[in-house]
Amino acid sequence: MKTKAPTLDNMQWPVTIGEAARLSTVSAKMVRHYESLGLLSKVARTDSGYRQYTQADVRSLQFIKRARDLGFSMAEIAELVGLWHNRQRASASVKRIAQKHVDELTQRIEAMQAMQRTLAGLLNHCHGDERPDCPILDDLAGS
Amino acid sequence: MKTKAPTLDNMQWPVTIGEAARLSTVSAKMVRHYESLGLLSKVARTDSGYRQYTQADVRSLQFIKRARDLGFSMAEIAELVGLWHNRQRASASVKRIAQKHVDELTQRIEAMQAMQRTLAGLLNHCHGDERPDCPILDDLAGS
DNA sequence: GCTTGACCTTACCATGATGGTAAAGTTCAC
DNA sequence: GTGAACTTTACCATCATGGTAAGGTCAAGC
Repeated sequence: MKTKAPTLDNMQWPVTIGEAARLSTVSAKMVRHYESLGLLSKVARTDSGYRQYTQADVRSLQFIKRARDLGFSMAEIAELVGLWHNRQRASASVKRIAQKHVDELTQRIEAMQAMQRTLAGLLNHCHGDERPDCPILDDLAGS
Repeated sequence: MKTKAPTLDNMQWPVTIGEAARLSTVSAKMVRHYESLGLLSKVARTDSGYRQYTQADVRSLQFIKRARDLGFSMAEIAELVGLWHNRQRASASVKRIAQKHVDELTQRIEAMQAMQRTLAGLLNHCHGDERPDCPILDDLAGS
């Protein structure tokens, strides 16, 4: 019978930064960074200076991780964390941030797709052999 | 009769960095930066130290600009410039770089589209009113 | 108790492409 | 010769992340 991987519920709290990092799949480096950005309500320390993380801290880290994975900037995440902790929030505030992010994603995607279309056309006309003639370079050079 | 905007062919060469910047739509700052990256064959100077740009230099800047607009990294552009100046190049070398870039674009686009799909679903379920209940925050918090 | 290895601490530097600023020198037209 | 517009170099900042170095701490085994 193998020892099971620890889960949030069967752990001994608080935990060290390494454990918090594992549980949240955020590097310890970034855990400290997020703290310096004020995203974690003040982290406890042992007498010797080691950070001590509670279950709530790890949940915050998971929240941040999920938001990063969805492409939110740290500034946006700071806002989202604030709203998350604010029971008087209006869901409209959250939605506004998310909608703005989606709009930005749309713009970036469209810009990249435009590059891709152009490049696809050029790739299509390039022989890609040992000869020097190359429509790709011709295009970059302004034909 | 208005004075026409100067074109590459009716200019007095060499030109200063400001003029080269205008002609290439690259900022003077970036012109110096590209020089420091070794992308411009060594730039001439006046006695007082002002950089002097030839028509060929401006064409190089336009090449770099176009490549940047297509999303190539500076490292890739350095390679492309090298191939551009190498009459013995194989078009396959150029094509390989461009194809790799297109593949990277594809990956980044797909990653962003995945974020977008997730966010679109969440936005769809969020009332976006004055109430605090919010599926977006619920998702970020791991439900 | 002492050693060893795994962990933690802070402080610094690097990335990539770009922008900004500041302090100083140059050029040119009036 | 004065002033405006330009140029020079040398810094610092962005954004999220990684790396390193030099040191302190902890726990297990001997």
